[in-house]
Amino acid sequence: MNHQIIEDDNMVLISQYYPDIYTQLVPQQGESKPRRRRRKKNKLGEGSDQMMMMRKRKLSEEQVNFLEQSFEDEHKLESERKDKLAAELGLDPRQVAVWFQNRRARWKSKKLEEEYSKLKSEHDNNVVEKCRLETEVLKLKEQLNESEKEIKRLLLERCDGVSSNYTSPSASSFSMEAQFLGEFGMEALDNVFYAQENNYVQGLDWVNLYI
Amino acid sequence: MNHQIIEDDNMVLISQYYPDIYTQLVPQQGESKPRRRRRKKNKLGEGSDQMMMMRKRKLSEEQVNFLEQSFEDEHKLESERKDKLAAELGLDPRQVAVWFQNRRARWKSKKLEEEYSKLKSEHDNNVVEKCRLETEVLKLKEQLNESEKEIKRLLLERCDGVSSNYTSPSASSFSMEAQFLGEFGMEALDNVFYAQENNYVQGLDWVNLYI
DNA sequence: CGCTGGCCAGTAATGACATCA
DNA sequence: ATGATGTCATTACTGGCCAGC
Repeated sequence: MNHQIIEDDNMVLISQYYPDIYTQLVPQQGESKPRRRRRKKNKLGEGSDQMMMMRKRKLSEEQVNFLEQSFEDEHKLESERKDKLAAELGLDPRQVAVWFQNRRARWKSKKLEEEYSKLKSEHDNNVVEKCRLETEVLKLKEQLNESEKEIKRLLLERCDGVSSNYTSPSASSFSMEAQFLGEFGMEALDNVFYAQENNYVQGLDWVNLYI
Repeated sequence: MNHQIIEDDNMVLISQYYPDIYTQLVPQQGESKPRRRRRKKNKLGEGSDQMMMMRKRKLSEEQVNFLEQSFEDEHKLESERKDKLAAELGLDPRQVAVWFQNRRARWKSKKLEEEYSKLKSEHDNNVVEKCRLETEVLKLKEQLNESEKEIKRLLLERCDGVSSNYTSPSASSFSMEAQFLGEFGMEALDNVFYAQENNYVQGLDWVNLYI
């Protein structure tokens, strides 16, 4: 209202005095199957458009739909397609080009946003999963500890005859590792805690070592 | 070198007839903690807006630096600050406002990008970690299996031979571990014993060797 | 109530630079 | 070496929403 002396929708842009008229006079279109880009020389014929300097801001919905559809087909815009579109929509080819550029930019940032939320949920799942695995590892280690203790006990029992002087390991529940070390040596521990080094140990020989 | 035909920097700004003298005479910094937004009433001087479009595009580096610095102080822009900046830089207050809006937008998307790559690396680490944990779990299960096998073997051996009637060694056990077992109950044990079912069978037969 | 002015998201357009034909 | 085009970053503007007077 106040600073909108500009009646926008019907407003004409005066910004183009320099309609690039200085451009080539040599049309000459090449048929050479150029993989990409290039060729586009002439620039005069479009006077028929509404004088480049008078462009509306905001394209009509129809125009946008059309462009959008065209964009889905192919994000890149070759000269021919551009000119065709421009003609069909009654736009300056430059506008079409600009539209595509902006559209690509928009597309990129939208993409990023999507990627982000995708990654985000994936990440969240992983965190949960990781947590689960961690507790599982803990649990397994604990169980393994128990088992080893048991084995040790049985072995002792066997060697000493019967369980005469059995000293409850309860006192040393936390120093198990130390006991282990004494009995099984370092590698056992390594196996337990750094299991990833050689997955699938095929623990057969492992067993035999300790009997 | 070649495409610098545009002298751009010498383009005149017509926007500054009105040095915004109309600015507030009642600065009145509110103590009232107005959550947001200020008042701003008069609006007269700006009438000359229509030639807007002839503004120089691109602010000078100095102007940008100044604005940038101001932006770091505070992303929001109150009228007073806006007018002050505009005056100092010889810009239309509107331009300052626009600049800040655009700057905020840029900041946001940059932020998003940062967040993304942060999340990304975090995620990647997690994947590796998860993988490591998975193999560790496998390995632990295997080891546990071995241990249990060994225990069975020893128990059998003992029964067949000396056969002391020692029962359930785990009963005697220690505070921590007992609690642990109790907590997870039988299923924990099940997991251990039948671990192979779910993952990587690999070597079912050797089980039989020992029983 | 309505008007005003700020915020934001979306767009159009421009300028600068890189490339390729 | 020149021009058409692409990308990036920027400037500007529109329109919708909302808060405070």
